[in-house]
Amino acid sequence: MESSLTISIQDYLKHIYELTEGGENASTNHLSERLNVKPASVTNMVQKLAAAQPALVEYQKHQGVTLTKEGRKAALEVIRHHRLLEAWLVQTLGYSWDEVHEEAERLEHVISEDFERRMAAAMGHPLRDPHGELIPTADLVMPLEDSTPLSALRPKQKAKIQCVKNADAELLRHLEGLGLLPGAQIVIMDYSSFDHNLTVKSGAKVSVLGLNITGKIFVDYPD
Amino acid sequence: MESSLTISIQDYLKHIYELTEGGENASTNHLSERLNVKPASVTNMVQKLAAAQPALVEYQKHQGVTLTKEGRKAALEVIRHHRLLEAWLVQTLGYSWDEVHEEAERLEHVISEDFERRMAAAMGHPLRDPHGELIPTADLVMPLEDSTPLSALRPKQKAKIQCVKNADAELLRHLEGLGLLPGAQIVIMDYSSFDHNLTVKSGAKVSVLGLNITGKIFVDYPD
DNA sequence: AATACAATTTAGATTAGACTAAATTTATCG
DNA sequence: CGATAAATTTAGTCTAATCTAAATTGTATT
Repeated sequence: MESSLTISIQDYLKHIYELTEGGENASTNHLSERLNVKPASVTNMVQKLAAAQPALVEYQKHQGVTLTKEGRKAALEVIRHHRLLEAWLVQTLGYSWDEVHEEAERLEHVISEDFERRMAAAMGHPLRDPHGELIPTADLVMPLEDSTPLSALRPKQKAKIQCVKNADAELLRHLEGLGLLPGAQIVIMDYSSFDHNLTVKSGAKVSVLGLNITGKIFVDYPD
Repeated sequence: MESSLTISIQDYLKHIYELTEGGENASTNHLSERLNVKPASVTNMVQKLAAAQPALVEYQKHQGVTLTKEGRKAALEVIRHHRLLEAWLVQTLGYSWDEVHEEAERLEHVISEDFERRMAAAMGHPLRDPHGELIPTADLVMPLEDSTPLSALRPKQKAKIQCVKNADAELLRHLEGLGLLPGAQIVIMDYSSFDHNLTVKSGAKVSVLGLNITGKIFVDYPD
């Protein structure tokens, strides 16, 4: 009987986009890992996809896949759905930031454009999702990111957390416990550790030493 | 490539339930119409389903399918999802009652139990959806309907619209234009036509003669 | 009770997306 | 620069859900 094993075209596009955007190339193996499908299956699908939808993707043997401009828009559509859903689930149903991803992952493929518009309007067209990630605009353009990786900061520098990327639920819960949410003011202590001040709570300082958050936290300069 | 052609088990259960509940028997042909799949395919699926999930459905050749107690619960789960979603889309995103069905139809299969609970709580555990249909309870029991078919009313009788069943979007829009929404007070004029008073608007009277709404509008006695 | 019609099932074909194992191509490194 | 390892593709198999056409069963009618 069925059991949700099949990957949608949307998922292929989304993951191709994310890989490419993240600097990696959208190779058979990379996609295979992301999609939990064997490499041979990816090759097969990608060949069919490129044959059936040449306007969306380009494929050359041993070179991986790339998105056309239109393919990129199709991917951004899915990402817009995902991020708006995350924001909306948090705002209207009280989801916490470590719970929303999974739910949005399933919903993103089935909501209508009308649903998307209504959500966006209801929230006043938010720019970022609950993790601080930028939401592609209604005309499917990804806004420019102006935040800096945490690792670029030097001791004594102050900053404001803008975005937490690619963090699993466990890390998100941990960070939340430390008050390290988007918007939090932090100050770097030395090269291998840092400290933060919550803007809302008392001035307590908490060390976050030892967390593997390289490449995950992005900051902006403080207000 | 893909194009959403495959019917989920949930859809089978839901439609078996609805047919059985509606007095019809869940025969191959009836299911075939509802699911937009050929009768031969229904036979095939139903045989597999009964073999794979004997706890949910019973099947006998030429006799159609019936749900077990557990199967009925599984169907009510889907219906609960659907009706809560309809209520919620109307309340939080301003959908109108003729638009929600289609959206809920897709969402009902992908939301989590957690999502269901949060929606129900956020709305204060509503008893009915925007069409006035009863929402199965959290423990998957369908509440008893206490409304009466419109056709049971006699001239001069007053009533309150409780529920509009099985109406397509066009009819719903028409009814809404006439103020015939759940909650509206109506008064019967003669055996073949009726008239209504809106509770909220002015006392304008509108004839609804000629509408094929037999078996669709259910009423309660007025407040 | 016989026949005709409708509903249902069977049988066999098709399609899509996954898999494994083997073959091939590309990349790396001594 | 050639050998080995890694990545990718090919070839062929499997399963699930659909379809069509043909066979069967059940029902209604006279």
